[in-house]
Amino acid sequence: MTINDIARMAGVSKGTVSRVINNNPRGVSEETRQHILDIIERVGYVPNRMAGSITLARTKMLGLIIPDIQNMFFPQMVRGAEDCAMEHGYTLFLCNSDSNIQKEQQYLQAFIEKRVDGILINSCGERMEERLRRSIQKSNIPVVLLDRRSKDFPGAPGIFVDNEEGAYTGTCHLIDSGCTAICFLGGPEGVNTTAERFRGYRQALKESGISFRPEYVLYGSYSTLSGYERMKNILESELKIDGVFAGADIIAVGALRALRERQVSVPEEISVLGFDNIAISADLSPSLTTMAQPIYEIGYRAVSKLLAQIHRDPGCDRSEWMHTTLVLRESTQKGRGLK
Amino acid sequence: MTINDIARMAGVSKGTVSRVINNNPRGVSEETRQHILDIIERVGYVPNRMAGSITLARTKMLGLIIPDIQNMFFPQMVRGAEDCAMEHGYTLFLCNSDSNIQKEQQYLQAFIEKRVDGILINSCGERMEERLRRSIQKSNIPVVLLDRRSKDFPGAPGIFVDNEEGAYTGTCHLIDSGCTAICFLGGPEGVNTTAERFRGYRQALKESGISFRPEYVLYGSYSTLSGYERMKNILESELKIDGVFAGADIIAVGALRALRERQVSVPEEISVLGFDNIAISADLSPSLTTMAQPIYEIGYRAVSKLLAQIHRDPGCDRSEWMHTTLVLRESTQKGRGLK
DNA sequence: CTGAAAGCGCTAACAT
DNA sequence: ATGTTAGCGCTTTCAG
Repeated sequence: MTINDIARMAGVSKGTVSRVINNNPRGVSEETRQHILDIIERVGYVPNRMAGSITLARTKMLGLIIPDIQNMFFPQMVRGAEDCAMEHGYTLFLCNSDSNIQKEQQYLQAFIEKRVDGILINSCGERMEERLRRSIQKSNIPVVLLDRRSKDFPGAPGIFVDNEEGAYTGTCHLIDSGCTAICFLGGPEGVNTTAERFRGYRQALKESGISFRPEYVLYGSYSTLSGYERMKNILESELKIDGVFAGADIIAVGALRALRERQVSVPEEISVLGFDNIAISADLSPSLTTMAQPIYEIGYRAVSKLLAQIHRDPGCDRSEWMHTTLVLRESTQKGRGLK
Repeated sequence: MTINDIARMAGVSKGTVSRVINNNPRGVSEETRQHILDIIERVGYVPNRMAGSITLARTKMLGLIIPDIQNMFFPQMVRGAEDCAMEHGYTLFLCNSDSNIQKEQQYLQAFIEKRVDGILINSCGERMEERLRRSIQKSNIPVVLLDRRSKDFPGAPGIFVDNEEGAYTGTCHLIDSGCTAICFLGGPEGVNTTAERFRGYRQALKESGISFRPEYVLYGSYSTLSGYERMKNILESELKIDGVFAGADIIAVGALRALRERQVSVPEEISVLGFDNIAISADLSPSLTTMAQPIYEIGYRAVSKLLAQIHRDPGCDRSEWMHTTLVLRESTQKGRGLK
């Protein structure tokens, strides 16, 4: 069933049908319009937009790559992206790279082959092949970064969060509540968010006159398992700590589990601070004090920015930084340090 | 940059370039092949697969609709689907309907317009417009159901779980551990999984000679909030219960929170059983006893089945039922009833 | 092994 | 207001 069939059945030319399908401003008489619409309805015709997009040179598709769909942080971001895309008549191609550069590249290649109108990427952090990078560049498809920087797209604008500030605020909170031996349970070392949060952590220690101890700093991945294992390592070591700065809520989830298994009470013996404020954090026991990111909004604004790039709106290549806020819950004790 | 440009640069016809791009069995001499490949590499040409797919009448795209990307159950299912799709060179169009029939329909429409080769759907449960239903039918795009039945696609095969059996096993476990007043915190009433789990629950009660009490049965949605609110309702009522059958782990998460706020100890005073075994369940405190579903595999096999449908393999329209297994953790006490 | 040409479904001038 | 026509980028016969 094609546009030709409809044209034939309606006794008009396919140009007219095309105008109807696309609500073309250059009107069609109300009479023929209805006539054509009726036929379309009756036979269940659906235009092949892919055919149209080859002429139009736009597909109304956006590609989005995230590293881990199972990390609750990302689905929430996706929701924001999705909502914005749908509001503007775009469909999102959501792909999960599994923090694997190979998959990330495969998806990027697929995006170009499918001629998406724009790409959003939360990169796994590893460098991609020069060949692909060039292809993307040549393809002229705008790219917007979400939440993470990328060495492969140094010029691309993005929506970021002020991680250093957030980590600083969070660490100060731990210190305020009496912690003096705070370990840093970070995500992957190669990702900028980890490094930025580390800087904020270190800065807070410095300003409070707490000496920095490298053995308190552990990297891993943004996963519950990583948090669990690193926390266990610490508990099994000689280190005596009284606070944990987790680089992400899911890391904190793992840490809390390890602490529970060791029967360490939180926050009485050890305070735990997360980062992200994912949905589950309020439901944990103890509920998690954390630095909340505007997760949904990051996704929403990223698509906004991407659409701006597509339309070459002014200011479309400026990055935006969003802010975090401290959410107090049970896993830390405000003011314990004052007693 | 098109196939014509490459042909011109290589001094061959575009037919030859096309053969190279697609690894066409009807060979091209190794010499020209390399020559063309070199040029492609050098100029960073990426073929426009959308143009090709209009001739081929296949896009190598699969559409997948899930109701809630923020319910950890689904991302895990998506992972399975994605892996299978990628292994076979297909890309997944993942869409989140937000349990909203309007969005679901919009996405389905988009799937047809984009001429995906197949559709996977975990429907929100509400009926869709007849018009759309007919279009899908006429489009001849194969449909496979995941986890949930759909009234709109009664004939479509699917990958399902034996929910009744699972709920029966789970409820028996609660009874075994001494519960006699077990409430049922279900998902949405309109979804078949809820109804099936209810049947298993009721059957277990019956066989144990525990009289069924309709006031113990509450429906809601598959969400933490729903579990929280329903549980609170029960706790604020006169009802004295000692067990909770939650229709999903995320419902159990909400229930556990409500219980904690009321200082009800789990499992000592009330046992809680979940359904799904999502990743977080093991990390909760108390960790959640639950009926594990082979979530990843549901997604994987659904895509397998869809590809089988696309290729018209034998047996491709038979549904498959998978089984659940009881995972014992801290939120219930095995054998408490024996003391 | 390679080229030429027809056509996939649709859009967009340009006519009428 | 509507029809006609020339592509869009690619695949696929069919010749040579």
